[in-house]
Amino acid sequence: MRATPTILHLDMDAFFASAEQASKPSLRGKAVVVGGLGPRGVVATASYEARVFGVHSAMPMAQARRLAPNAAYLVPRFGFYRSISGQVMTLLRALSPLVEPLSLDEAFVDLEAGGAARDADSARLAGARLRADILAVTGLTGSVGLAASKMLAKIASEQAKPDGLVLIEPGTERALLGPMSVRTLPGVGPATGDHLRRAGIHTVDELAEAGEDELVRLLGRAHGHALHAMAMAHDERPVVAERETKSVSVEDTYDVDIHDRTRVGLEVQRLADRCVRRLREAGLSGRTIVLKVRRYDFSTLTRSETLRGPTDDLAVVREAAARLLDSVDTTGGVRLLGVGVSGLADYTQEDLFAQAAGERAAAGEGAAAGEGAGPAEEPADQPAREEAAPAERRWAAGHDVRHAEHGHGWVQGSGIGRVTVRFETPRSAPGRVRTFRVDDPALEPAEPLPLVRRRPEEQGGVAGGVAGAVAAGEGEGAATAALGAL
DNA sequence: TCTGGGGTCCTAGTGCCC
DNA sequence: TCTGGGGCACTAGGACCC
Repeated sequence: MRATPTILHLDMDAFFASAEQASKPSLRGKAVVVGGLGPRGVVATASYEARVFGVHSAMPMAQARRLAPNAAYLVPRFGFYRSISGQVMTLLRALSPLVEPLSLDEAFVDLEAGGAARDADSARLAGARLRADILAVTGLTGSVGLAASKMLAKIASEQAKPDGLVLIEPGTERALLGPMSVRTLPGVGPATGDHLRRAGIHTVDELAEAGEDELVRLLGRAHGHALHAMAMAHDERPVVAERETKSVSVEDTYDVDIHDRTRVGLEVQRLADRCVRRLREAGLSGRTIVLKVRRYDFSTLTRSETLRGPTDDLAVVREAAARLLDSVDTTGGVRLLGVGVSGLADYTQEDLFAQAAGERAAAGEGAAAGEGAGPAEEPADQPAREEAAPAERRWAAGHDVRHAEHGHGWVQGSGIGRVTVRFETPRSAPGRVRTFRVDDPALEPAEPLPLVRRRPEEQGGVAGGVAGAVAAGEGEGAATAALGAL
């Protein structure tokens, strides 16, 4: 482990919910919950105001509604979040070439590699400046952790939340970690936590005292070894900028269990289509086809088949998925189906089998491409919501709209042939609410507006704007200027 | 109460080849 | 010819992360 706290972990605060609050003035200071709104949805992010009621990520939406009945419940807008994330990642890459994104709202940065920091003081300054830049460019807050390793930087950013910065001084790590719960360490989830608790191990100190051999005996070689090292505050994992994709998969949970075997087969074909589309968009192909089935009782099983060579051929993936389904008993009903491809390569081996299968199914592929299944990233558009009327499905809660007379707004709710819209923009005062018929011709879906006012030359696309200017080196001064005000 | 979606990594069992 | 073991690929399941 290095001797300087120059690894930075950034974690945006309640990212999806904060982005929605920034976008919708009437929600600022209010409880906001973003997640799947169907009967089997779960919470993706809750605003800090909603967390007061006990709502948290991964909680079933029905439970969240009981705890916080007056919160605003919104469908995630991944395209919008991705564009903001792009702006943030651009700021991080201006600090160092070694940026490792973990998700849309989290990343590690090796400040030393970029020459952005050499010691604790310069690291703290770089972290503070980054937080100011993020606020100036996106209007959102992020928390920063600084330490000499990835594990400790992540723990530091967790302590910094919300809207703070924590630096762990080298030499203080063991004393800091010791009294913490084992669940603090990355890789210790509910199952491992329970396992350790049954062995009388609750804190990181107790973990370290248990010794490596005992942990290996309890948890297996890799996990035991890694956990012992972390308990000793040893973490040599480097920040890795480029991560290769290992698998591509799509899955759907259905509002109501599917019992009809024919329907199950059709859904598997649709998932195979979506999976292949994603595979091709990424320029990848793969050898191993995986079918995932979650049954009515939540038991999950996977079946996989490895081909002779990698493929991105729709007919081949469809046929393999169908063969795998043949080996699964679905009596009793299924609540989730998934299709994935792993063993990825960035080329395709056109073997005879693939060609033959392709010829057999050529007609089928044409028909499938015309089905126009919704994008996988938009839960409101998933085929699972088949019973919803098409007109109402257009008006997902939280999505932006434009009305010919009233201007820009967002969908507050819809049902029984009506859609309720609140007319406001990120920089307006909280707006008025109006209700329309779902087929009102004056109402149409709209793109999200930028959260921060942009200069005229930066117009055009949320992702392009300020982030592009920052990438070109011209936005940095404007962004960091806000630092002086903090 | 009732548990999403998209990933990664690890372990254990099995079969095959040398 | 038989047997054993190491190494590897494949398969299935589980834990974890955001």
